[in-house]
This record gives sequence, C-alpha cells and structure tokens, in this order.
Amino acid sequence: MTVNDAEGPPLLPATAMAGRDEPVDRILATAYELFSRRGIRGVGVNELISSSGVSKATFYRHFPSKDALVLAFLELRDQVWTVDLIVAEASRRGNTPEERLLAVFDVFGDWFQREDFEACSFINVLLEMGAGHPLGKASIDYLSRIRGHIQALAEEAGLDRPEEFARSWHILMKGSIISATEGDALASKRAQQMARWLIEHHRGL
Amino acid sequence: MTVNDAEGPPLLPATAMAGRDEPVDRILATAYELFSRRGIRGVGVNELISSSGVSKATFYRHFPSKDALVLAFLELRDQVWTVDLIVAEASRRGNTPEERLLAVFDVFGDWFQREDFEACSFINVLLEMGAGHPLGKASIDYLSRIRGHIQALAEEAGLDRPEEFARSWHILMKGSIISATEGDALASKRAQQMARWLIEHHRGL
DNA sequence: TCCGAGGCAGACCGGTCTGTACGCCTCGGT
DNA sequence: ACCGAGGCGTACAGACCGGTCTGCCTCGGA
Repeated sequence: MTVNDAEGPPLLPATAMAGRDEPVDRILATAYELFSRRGIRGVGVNELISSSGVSKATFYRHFPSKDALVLAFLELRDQVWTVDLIVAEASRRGNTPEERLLAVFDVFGDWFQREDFEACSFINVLLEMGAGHPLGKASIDYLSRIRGHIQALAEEAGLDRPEEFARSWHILMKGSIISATEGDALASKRAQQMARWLIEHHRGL
Repeated sequence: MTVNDAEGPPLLPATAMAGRDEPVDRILATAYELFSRRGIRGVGVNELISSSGVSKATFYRHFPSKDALVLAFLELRDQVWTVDLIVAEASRRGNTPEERLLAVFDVFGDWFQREDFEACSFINVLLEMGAGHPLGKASIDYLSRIRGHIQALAEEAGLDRPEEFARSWHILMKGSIISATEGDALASKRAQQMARWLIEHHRGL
C-alpha cells in the first residue's frame, strides 16, 4: 500500500523514486507535480524550492537553470507518463498488437476521468513556449517518441505504411486529449472508433 | 490593394477595422497580432501600449484589466479566424455541405503552410490558463462555437447524429493543428482522409 | 578531532509584471 | 473664450521573476 493507488496506475510510481530522499529527487518530484498541473511559466523557482523543502543554493547546484529542470521534468514525464502509464498499460491490456493499439484509447478513457487530469505536458509546453524555443523543440522530440511507440506496434501488427499510420494515429491521440480538456469525457471513445477505421484501411488487404 | 493580401485570406481583414483609427481599435489590432503569436502571458501590457501607440491611462480607460482585453481578443479571433478565415472560406470552396466540410481541411492545409502559422488561439489560451480560469472557460465556449458550425454543416448534409459527428470531427481538427505545430505539413491531408471515413459512417445508409 | 562537502535559510540584485496616478496637451462644443 | 473629455508620456507602487551570494549547521571520513 503506497501512495496514490486508489484509481488506476499512479502518476508518480513509487518504483521511480522509491526510497530516495535526496534533494534532487524531491526537486524532481515537486517539479513533476507542479509543472504537469500548472505549466512552466505558472510555477516559479521560489515555489519549487519551498514546496520541495530545498534551499535555493541546493537547487542551483543540481540544476544550472530553471530550463534545465524543465528538461529533466520532460524526460521524467516521458518515462512516467508515456512509457509506464500509457504504453505499458496498453500493452498489458491487449493480447495482440492491434488490441494493444486500440487499448491506448481505453487507457485514455480512464486517464480522462481522473479528477487530476492534466492533459499532455509535451503539448502544453510546446504551445506555451513555442516550437522555436529549446523547450518546445524538446517537447516535439518527446512527442515523436510517442509516435515511435505507435509505429512499433503498427509494424508488429503488420500494418501498411506504419510511419504514416502512426502520424494519423497521433492526430487522434492529441485531438482527443484537447477534447477531454474541454470536458468531453467520451472523447476517447470517439477517437477509438476512428482509430478502428484507420487500422482497417492500413491492413494489408 | 490593402495589407497582407499576398497569400490567402488575410489574418486581419481590412473590413473588420477599415478606416477606424481610434485608440481602442489600435489596441485590439495590436492585441490580435501579439496574443495570437506569442500567447497571453508572453505579451505584457507595456508592450501592448507601446506597440499600439497608446498611453497606459487610455488603455485602462477602455479595458479595465488585461484579462478584459484578452476576452475582447478572443471574440475578435472568433470573427476573424473561425468565421471569416475557416468557415466562410471552406463554404466558398465547396458546393455541397459534404464538400464544404471536407474543404475545412483544405483551408487548414493552406493555413498550416503560412510562415506565420500560429496554431489555434482558443486551444493555446485554454492550455495556458487552464480549464478553470475565466479565460480558459471562454476559450472552451469559442471552441464549442466552432463545433456548432461543423454540426450545422452536418445537419445540412443530412448526416446521422450531427452532434456526435461534430465532436469527432473536431478531434480531427484539433489533432491536426497540434501536428502542424510540430512540423507535420501533411497533417491536414491525414485528418481529411479520416474525416472522409467519418462522413461515410454517418451517412444514412 | 578535525575538516570539508553539502544542505538550509534568507538577503539581495536587476528586471518585469499589472495596475494607478499625475501633469501636460489638444481638441470640440457652447 | 473657455472648459472639460480624452489622449499622451511617464513615474511609481507592489508583487514576483530567475539567479547570485553569504552565513550557519550537520554529518561523514581521515
């Protein structure tokens, strides 16, 4: 019995930070919590250090700047959210590559209904900082990694043109996230239906 | 021969502000230009007043706060972008309701390729401020108006369940915008293909 | 026992933020 | 001829920003 095991997979799995209580871990854990919920510009360094119980000097000893911490946050988000929460969970729920692909939107459905649903940090940071900013570029890179997971599943499933398939699939993922942010709790179902049609049209007929 | 008639429909049509040179118009025109490109928090009041050649007292005489100006900007964006640039242009390009629906993604294709492509301000503001913020709620409202235009076209086309159709369609619109922001210039084509399948499945068979 | 690395607390810097206030000027109506 | 509305420029308040720096304390290894 650890923290946040009440509803679905935990956002911050104990395995990632288990037992560690070093300042750098507290900073990262706090950054994950605050950045994912309120964005980058919405969280200041002073709040970060006070919330993580760390002095300012310690903060800047581990991270040369706030942007450096944001980069570390994005990488942590890739591990915790993309890999552990979405990809791994979808793979667990499906038995075949196609089922695993479609299960992504089942996982989305559960995720959308969490009261602490915070949308996709990569999209948030990309739009907040702009595509030209280093943090925006990093976000684009992590978004492409998500597409890579989809493409790998598409290849396993033997679908046609897996790269283009993944790009179309990703449109459904991102669009449904925005719709969920607007309050459409059924956005995952709508996207999943369109995803089924996409699979049909990419099957080697 | 007016301004920005070089490539496609103008972002700020002369008709909207034609001839008017009042301070409030200059403020709004500047706000449109800056907010749509750099977001809300990325533009300060000092820059707004200096760029529009207006004193600070004049600014606060017309808009009681920066948020009030943002609300006015969102409404202007609804008129200039949603109505004049997207809906009207798509209707102009298509002869039937279904063609007009699909033409939305043709307009998107042209829009995505502009070097001053700035994504969707409603999505930007929603993610920047959060769904609970008044500006976020206003953005959700303007996004629902976009869905209303789609739903109206779906009803004209006699499609099944036009409201759900519009929600799915909107997922494709928003997802393709994010993909275009990432740099995928063909996102409009991918979304349009999925949109065709969506129409097929909503036709009264 | 000592000593240095690392952590905590907080003052401080220059800059930026939204918003207020004050002084001066230029109009247009009476 | 006058007078007030409205516009311009600017100084300023109060808060917050990212980032630097100093001082004190604790702990672990030689």
